[in-house]
Amino acid sequence: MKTVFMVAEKPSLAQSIAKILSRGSMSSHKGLNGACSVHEYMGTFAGQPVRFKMTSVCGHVMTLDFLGKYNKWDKVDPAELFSQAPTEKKEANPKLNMVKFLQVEGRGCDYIVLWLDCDKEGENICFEVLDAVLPVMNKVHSSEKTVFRARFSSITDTDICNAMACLGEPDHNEALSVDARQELDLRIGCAFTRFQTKYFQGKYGDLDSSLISFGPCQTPTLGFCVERHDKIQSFKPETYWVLQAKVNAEKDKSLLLDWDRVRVFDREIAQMFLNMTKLEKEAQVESTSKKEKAKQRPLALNTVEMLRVASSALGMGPQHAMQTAERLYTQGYISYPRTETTHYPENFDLKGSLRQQANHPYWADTVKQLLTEGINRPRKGHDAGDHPPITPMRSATEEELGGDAWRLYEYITRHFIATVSHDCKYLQSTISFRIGPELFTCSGKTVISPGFTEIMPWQSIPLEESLPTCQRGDTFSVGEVKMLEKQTSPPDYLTEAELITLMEKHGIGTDASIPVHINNICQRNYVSVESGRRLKPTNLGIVLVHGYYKIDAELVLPTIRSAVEKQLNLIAQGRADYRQVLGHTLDVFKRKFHYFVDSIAGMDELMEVSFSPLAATGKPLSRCGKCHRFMKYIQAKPSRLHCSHCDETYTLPQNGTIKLYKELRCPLDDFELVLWSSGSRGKSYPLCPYCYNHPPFRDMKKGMGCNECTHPTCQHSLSMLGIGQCVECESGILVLDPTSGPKWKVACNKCNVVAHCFENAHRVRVSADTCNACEAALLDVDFNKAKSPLPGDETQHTGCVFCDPVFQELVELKHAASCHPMHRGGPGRRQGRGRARGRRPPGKPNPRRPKDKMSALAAYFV
DNA sequence: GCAAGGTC
Repeated sequence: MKTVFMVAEKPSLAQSIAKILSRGSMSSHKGLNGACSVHEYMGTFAGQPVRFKMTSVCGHVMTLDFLGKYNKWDKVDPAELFSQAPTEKKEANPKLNMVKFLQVEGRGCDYIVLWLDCDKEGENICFEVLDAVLPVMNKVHSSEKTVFRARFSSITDTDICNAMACLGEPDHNEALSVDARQELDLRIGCAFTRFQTKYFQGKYGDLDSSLISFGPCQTPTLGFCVERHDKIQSFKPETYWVLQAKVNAEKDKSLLLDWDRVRVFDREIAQMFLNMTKLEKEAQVESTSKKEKAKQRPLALNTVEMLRVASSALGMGPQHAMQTAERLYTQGYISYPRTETTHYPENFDLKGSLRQQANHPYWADTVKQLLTEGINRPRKGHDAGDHPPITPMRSATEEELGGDAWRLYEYITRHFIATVSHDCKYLQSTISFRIGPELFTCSGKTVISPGFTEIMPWQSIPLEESLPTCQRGDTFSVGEVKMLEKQTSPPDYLTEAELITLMEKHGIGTDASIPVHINNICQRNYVSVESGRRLKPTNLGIVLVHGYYKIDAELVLPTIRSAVEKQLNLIAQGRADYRQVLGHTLDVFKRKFHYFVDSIAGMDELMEVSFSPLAATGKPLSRCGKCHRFMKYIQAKPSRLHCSHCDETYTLPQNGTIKLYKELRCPLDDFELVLWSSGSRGKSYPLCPYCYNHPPFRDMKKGMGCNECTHPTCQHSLSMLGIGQCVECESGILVLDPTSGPKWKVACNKCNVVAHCFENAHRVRVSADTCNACEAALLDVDFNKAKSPLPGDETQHTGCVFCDPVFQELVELKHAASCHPMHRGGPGRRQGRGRARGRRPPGKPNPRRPKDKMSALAAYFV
């Protein structure tokens, strides 16, 4: 029997589609990557009985990058990135092993049906899947078609079954337009980012961003924030005048009337109007009106609207809101949270979803009422063909979810109930008055039926006192008419919600990437999030955007994306050649880049005003090995040492503290050593600023401290202080931290393992002798007589930390506190130890590696 | 160390 292999864009869709097509009779199992599932069922295909195998990828299988050697920032001129630097496709997420997974599952299949999302990215992923799978599928006669594309516009039974009934072919042109987009984004983004970063970091010491990035989405996003900032800065308040009248209604209540002219900007004219009205005793009713109006129930919820409300009403940033929503989704509380669609599919079980909420402590009454009196048909929204709107999938309580998860869930659920509620109906009453020659108006709203505002109370119409009943010709006595002086006020900084709206309007980013772009400009220190989630650009952000305005405003305008996208659409439609469009667009941006480089002084003039040159930044710390003058330590990210005499900069490890190390010098280059430490509970090691940037030996890499240095005789080197192989990681060596006394530490030079040992010893040295049993270096430990824990009042002992019974009580294994437990072997990974022991990377010096006694030793350490 | 686009 033949097999039909089918692939969707994500696991959730593979499951829904398989369920529909198999009418629920499928068997499922997890794939080898743990993320994707495979759903199998029997059926017919092209008139024959077949086995169907439905699975998915997780978004893109591949990603584009430069060949490795072009990723060395100090060796490659960014201008080369426009054409010379070759690119390659790499697996987008190596951990998922997607290519291998597709090949394992697709091997020996006869047909393939591509169920990727029906947009350009989906079309591109089709070909990524084909590249992986076609080579391992069964070969058939060349005349028979084996590759099919299913096109669907919603995940409903009819749509999915229709798609299966009329399969087409994947669209190569659409896929190519995405290839072009990827290459353009990569080459342009990286070239500008590297150039800017290197140029400004080499000149200024207090830029407080380790990366000065540029991108066709993030830069216009920043542009919006700075544009608003400029408006605020250039705002000149204007004085204006308004007339305000008060008339007396029944029972010593008075009505405040608005002037029909609203305001005037000339004081004398306002005064003239005041003179014409202030002596009038009566206000005559000119007309009255009562209109029934409706405030519409909301459209079904999509991602962007959810993010807007999360930011403006819940105070949750888009990135955080998205993460919270994803967790709610994977736990089954809400439907898929990434969708552009605001229209419920025709067969969507609105009542069923509503029924789930019928006993909820917070909104049971509203829901029950809707169920008994009948729900309102939701408004017609936009169907983007991706996923249904975001809705609750089951009832949940505040205790169950807690915190932000609950607040987001509550909003989603209230929004859902609102979409099937009635519009809010209210009466808008207006009375128009004449006082002398001038017209004034008074209006008020009274609620007829609250409708959806009952479940979304923040949307409700504020209670107002009702207006008096009157008719044309009635008169009221005038209480007073006065002239008020006011000033126009500047706009406030852009709120996140407004920024999302702007991005959506200009096509910057997608529902999934908008939070990422906003997060980027925050993390790069271009904007800061102020109260009310308003985005205030920093000096750096302002200087960058003003610099682009000066040099080439197109670089920051929102049209930079849409202009390129227009070109890409030509490829997608088959009306332009992929190579030609790519070549032409790259050429345009290459020229822009060269012009930008040549004109960088224009941006630099702005930088000078806000930032200090390297030489004027930082504190003198350690001596340069070349000129023997003090170098300055620049603490701002990226932290580094700068020698203003030699005009050289030496980068240092980030995220820790740097101190001078006893004025000791590196025997190789005479630079004074500095001591890096990760905090009081963490680890520390000395490093030579020069060697750290220019590795002295072939087996060393950039970024290594003395604890990894293979110098054979230097007293700070790994060779002299190394003890033995790490108990957890594969390539690390435990090194004595000579500065750690009296709470002595031995720390791995690769991972975060730290052993605390020999507390209160006044001297600990690594002996030249090694342990007979495990080859680890012996430690020579001296205690003060009063504090010695050694048996029999001994003050000195030499032995192996792993094997010596006397040392057994004196060693304790810990993890350095400030290292990321996520990325390093934490306690949870310990079971795996012992595996691959004794293996070590070729060329790695490992002077005192214990034999394979590690399982015993590890037990000893714990 | 860079971009933007998928999604886990």
